[in-house]
Amino acid sequence: MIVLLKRMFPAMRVKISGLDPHQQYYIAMDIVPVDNKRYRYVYHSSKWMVAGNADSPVPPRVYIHPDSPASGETWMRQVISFDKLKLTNNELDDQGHIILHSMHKYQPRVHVIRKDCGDDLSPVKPIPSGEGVKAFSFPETVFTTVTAYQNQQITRLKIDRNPFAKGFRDSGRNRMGLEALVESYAFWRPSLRTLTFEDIPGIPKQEHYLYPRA
Amino acid sequence: MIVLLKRMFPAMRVKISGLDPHQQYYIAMDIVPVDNKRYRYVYHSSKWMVAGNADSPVPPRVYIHPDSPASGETWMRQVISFDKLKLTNNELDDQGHIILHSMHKYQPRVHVIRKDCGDDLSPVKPIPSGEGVKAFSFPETVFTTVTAYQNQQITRLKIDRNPFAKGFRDSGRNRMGLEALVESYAFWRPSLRTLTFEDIPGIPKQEHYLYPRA
DNA sequence: TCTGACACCTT
DNA sequence: GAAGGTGTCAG
Repeated sequence: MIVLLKRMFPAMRVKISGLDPHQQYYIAMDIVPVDNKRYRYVYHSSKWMVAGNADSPVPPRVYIHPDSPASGETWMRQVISFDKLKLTNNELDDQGHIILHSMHKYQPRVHVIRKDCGDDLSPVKPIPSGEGVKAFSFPETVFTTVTAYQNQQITRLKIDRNPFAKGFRDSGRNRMGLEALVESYAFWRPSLRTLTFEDIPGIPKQEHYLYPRA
Repeated sequence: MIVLLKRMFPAMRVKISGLDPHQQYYIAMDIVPVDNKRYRYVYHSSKWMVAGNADSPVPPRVYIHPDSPASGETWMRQVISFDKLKLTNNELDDQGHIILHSMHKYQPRVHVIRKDCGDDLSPVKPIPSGEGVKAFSFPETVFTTVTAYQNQQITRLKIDRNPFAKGFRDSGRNRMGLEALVESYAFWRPSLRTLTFEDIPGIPKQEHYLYPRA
């Protein structure tokens, strides 16, 4: 049986300073609920709205950065990327992957754990707390989980930026923001021409509603 | 009984020159198939793709501009708007509305018809051809028919521009193009901060796929 | 995919 | 105030 799991894209990437260069550390990530709510995406306003209370909590998991443990010097020299971290909504996952509910909001946290505090670190155990452990989180990295993208701009973003999605890219098409789209709408430029014009490349055709009789 | 039909929005608007000011003319529009294909919208690439052959043709209809007939002078003095033209997918329509298939591509055409050539013009009769009749079409006005919008940018465009959709407008939210969205994505700006930042207003949260085991 | 009741708005 | 043009959303 194939295990299908998604990485986060874009991955969280951090740079650390202030470590003791000669001390050994583990670096880990966990992902915690932002609130107690379930969300739905409201298409017409392009916004996430509360749709009820959160589903019951799932076993918390920890992603241990694969370079762990390493010296402070090593950690500080590199950009630390969490691109191998995988998400699943399978509550029965026994591979130590991070389990989340769909349609909930989450916050990733980065943990820096001095080696002596982290030697029994495990994907399925709580992260230790105490003097040798520090957690960092950035509100701008809050995200909402989905099983299908709700927002086409996000789809485009993933396609444009994720090397694994290269196959879905257009050559220069569909890269337009709203302003360019408005600009391109021929109907707004009243004119009468007897010449025929080429299609403007990359501009989605207008769509018009049809409506049957009531 | 209320008859529900959709207008095209934005409406086609044209300006005409070169008419005989003292001659009377009819102005009309029809909408013809661009090709023999049916389309589907491919979400991941934001593109329309051929999905098979066109449905069988529907009775062609003609929209006669309500100011018709009028003198060349009158027509040339105004912007001629086709905003009252209505579309339906009801093949049994007997109100003379323009009948189209959903998920097909169409091209509107403007016809300028000298009065003596157009006196038996009717929504349900073919447009006469001959020396006193001229047709104009603009490839940039090709459109695809839908019964529900496929592309969120088009929805936003209609909401932003159509006075009748004012009720769906947000005050300043959701007006971002792709560039601003990319700019806002914190994951691309590797950093480690111990401060917490406020949410950037108006920026949709990241979404991440979850994937269950197959 | 398509429909129809709906709230909200313009005309 | 009435008629009618919007996208919405649940089915």
